[in-house]
Amino acid sequence: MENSQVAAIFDEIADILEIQGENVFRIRSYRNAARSVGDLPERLEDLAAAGKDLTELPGIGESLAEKIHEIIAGGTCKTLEDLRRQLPPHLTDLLKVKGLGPKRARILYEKLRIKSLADLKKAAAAGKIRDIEGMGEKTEQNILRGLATLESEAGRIGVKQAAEQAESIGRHLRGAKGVRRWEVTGSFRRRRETVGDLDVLVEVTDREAAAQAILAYEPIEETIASGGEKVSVRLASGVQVDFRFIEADAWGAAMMYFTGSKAHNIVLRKRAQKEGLKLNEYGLFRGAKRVAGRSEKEVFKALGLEWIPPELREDRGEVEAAEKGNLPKLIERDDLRGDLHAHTSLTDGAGTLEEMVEAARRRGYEYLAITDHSKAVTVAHGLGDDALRRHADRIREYSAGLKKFWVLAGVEVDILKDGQLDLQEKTLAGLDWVVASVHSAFEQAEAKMTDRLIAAVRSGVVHCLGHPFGRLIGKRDPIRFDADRVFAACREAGVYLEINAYPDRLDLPDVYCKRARELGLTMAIATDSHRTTDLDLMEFGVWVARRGWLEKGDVLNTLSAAALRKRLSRK
DNA sequence: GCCGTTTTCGGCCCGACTGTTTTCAGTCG
Repeated sequence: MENSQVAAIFDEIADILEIQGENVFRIRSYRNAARSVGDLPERLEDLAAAGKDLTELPGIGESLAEKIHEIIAGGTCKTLEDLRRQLPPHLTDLLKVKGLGPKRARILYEKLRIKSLADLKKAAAAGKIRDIEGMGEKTEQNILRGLATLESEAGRIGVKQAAEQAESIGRHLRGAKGVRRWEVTGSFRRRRETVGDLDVLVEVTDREAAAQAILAYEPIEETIASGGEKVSVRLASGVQVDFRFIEADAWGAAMMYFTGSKAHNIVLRKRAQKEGLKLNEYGLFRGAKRVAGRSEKEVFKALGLEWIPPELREDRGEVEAAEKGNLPKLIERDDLRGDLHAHTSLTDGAGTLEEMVEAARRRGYEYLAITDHSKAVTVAHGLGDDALRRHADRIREYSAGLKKFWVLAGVEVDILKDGQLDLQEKTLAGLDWVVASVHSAFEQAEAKMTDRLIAAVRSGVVHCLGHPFGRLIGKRDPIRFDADRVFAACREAGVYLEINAYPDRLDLPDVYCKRARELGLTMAIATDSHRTTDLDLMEFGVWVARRGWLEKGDVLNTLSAAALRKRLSRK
């Protein structure tokens, strides 16, 4: 039983309670619990087995702790089963349609017997929804649009696409008439691994001109809303962008409000409330008087807090840390001195050894690890022992001829089903940098997978665990293992954990970075480059590391080449 | 259903926009 499954159960309970019009605070409790559980790096099942008191988790009280135990034991809980019997099984799907909430879902069920997305589509297409009191033709159209969006899965986009989109919008706004400054906020500013939409704050000198300039942005396909405060559009790519007009006096408060996260904002507002203040997107107020708002720093300070980097604003302890002055000094892109995972055209890369190294040097690095695949990855033309030894010799020879640059002769060796490595120990022992990764049998049971990873970690020849969870965001689920046990084994064996910067992977995920740091591990941020341009993906790995509270000292490849050489030779 | 320097009861974050209404409910972030 995964934490995400427990979270899904709590969310489903909340969905049903909402449709039933239950107490909003009870519903909120289930939502909070779902989030709390979903963010947890330790597995609930393990905590329960160890006899830990689950009510110590945020948002979990007696009742929910009991339900967690029930879910772990039986895969479900009575509350959910009872609720499910009271409504058609797929009615909660209706809530996924943008613009459709619990109240209308209930009305649609009661008046039109709509029980599923399919029913909804049929009714909307037949023009039946407009006849319901409180709804009209536009509501019907919105529902049809919402259904189309849902079907096209134009939901969340990856961090790379979001970054490109943000960049393009920035180019458009630069020098636009009526626009003084702008900033992309929302989950993109927090560097979340996927982004639902883009929130752009715009300070204007001329609102009318600014709105006109915005609407002239070429990729806009549809204008969703256009009021005095904001312009909402959908781009041809399916991405929704909200432009919000902000006054200079409220800029900082608006930045905080729209950057979120929602949970983080709630913590701040509660804190303000306790001080007799009110915090909203216009500022921090005592009565009608604005006491702060121009800059984020000013607002945080008025709340008795250090400025909190956006990446940390997830209600994961950052407000408490800011209060005590304990915030981490987060790692930055420029702290990195080299890349520790790259392939060449000898296996499945597109660049030669020389091209990859040259590209790394151009990026100001001091070293690059060449880590081609081992033979088990046949589709990548993985190397056997002899071929790898020859490759390593060639890399070393090439490296020796370079001034002020070190090419580490490495490998990305496969961790086979049973935890054995795909190459001989003596081959691996002779390399500078050994990344061990899982590329097969992703579906293994948790206990087996845990043993498999620990065996690799304890092999004595592995430096780093590559893309530890093996996930492909939106395509392949993470493998299941007991992270705390594997991390403990890594710590014991002096094995590093990779933060794979490839946008589809971003693996280690943020909450596990944070957990690994707490357990005293060191991470290596690496791009898994398959072509020279992939080296630029490093930025995305840094974003994950920052979301995981990592400092410069928590990341191996912030070391200089000389220091890295020394560190690795100590193994 | 959770939670506590207003602590075991009585609170629980805040505002904008849309579409449908003649003053507001529903939804979203």
